[in-house]
Amino acid sequence: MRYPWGMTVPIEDALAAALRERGQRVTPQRLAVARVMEGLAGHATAESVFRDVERQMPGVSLPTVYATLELLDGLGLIRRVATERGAVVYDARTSDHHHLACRRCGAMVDVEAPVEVGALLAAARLSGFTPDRADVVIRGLCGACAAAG
Amino acid sequence: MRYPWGMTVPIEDALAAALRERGQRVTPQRLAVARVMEGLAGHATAESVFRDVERQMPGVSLPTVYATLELLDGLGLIRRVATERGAVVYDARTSDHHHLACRRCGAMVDVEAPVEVGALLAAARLSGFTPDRADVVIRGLCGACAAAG
DNA sequence: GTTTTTGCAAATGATTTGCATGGAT
DNA sequence: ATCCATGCAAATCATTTGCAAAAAC
Repeated sequence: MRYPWGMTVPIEDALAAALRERGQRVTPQRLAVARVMEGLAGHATAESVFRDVERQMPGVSLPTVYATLELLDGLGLIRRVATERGAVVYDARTSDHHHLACRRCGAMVDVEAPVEVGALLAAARLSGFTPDRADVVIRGLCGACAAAG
Repeated sequence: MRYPWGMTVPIEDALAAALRERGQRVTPQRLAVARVMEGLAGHATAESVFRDVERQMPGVSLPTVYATLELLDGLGLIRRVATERGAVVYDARTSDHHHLACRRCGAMVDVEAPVEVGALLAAARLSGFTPDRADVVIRGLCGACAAAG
């Protein structure tokens, strides 16, 4: 969560606040998942988040990690993104950015650049759709795969 | 495949030509999948394509349908698209269009509208990526779900 | 006739569920 | 004390694989 003057509130705090507000429990597992997501560079699969959380907290279960990731996504604190092949990754950044997906190795990388989707949003509204946000995925070959193949 | 004067070559023919060129077999199963994809309005899951093909050709197997859909996607004759949840659908249209994805019911609809991704493509190239195409997914609520909830 | 494809059945891999126990409020 | 969340094991779902039989070339 980004404040007007640029300060950042840890996801953990935002999560704890949201949970209390909804009458749900603030558990160490949930905080650990939030902490891991916050320290993330780029994207992670549920599995890799699980492994990271396990390191801080041996015994966590994979279902709990899945449930928490879904919770965080629902709260808008992280972003769930489906890759081209249908694999799912989680992304700690909620700011506006887009993705490059390699069609060969499946890697996914962030890009930051403006995209003009005004006409598309207008067309969406015209058809009765209420847009939330636009995600752009650029498909192609990443540098490594282009060099290799 | 669209010719300059607007005539359309059935996917089946394009598929047969491509197969012969590669020394692969032109089988009735493959043609049936191509025919079903051609007659498609919107998107279909592998399962639904399977059911449609089965109607014309009892006894086809699901693995064959999967293999053929992958083949067609590789040839650029159809498009494989991952929905937000990670489910995969196939799209007969290869022309430039984008998608509206409902966050509530998961429905996916086509939209046709221009999108300016020049800056994004430039940023991608700058980072060593070789872009193929840009897919835009607008997330939000479809008309039906907005009315219901 | 040779090689590719098929259909079957079983394997895989990611995600979800049911349920009794443990933990947060 | 109450109810929610956890961990476990098992279920589920879509997709993939191995292999012998059948079909295209």
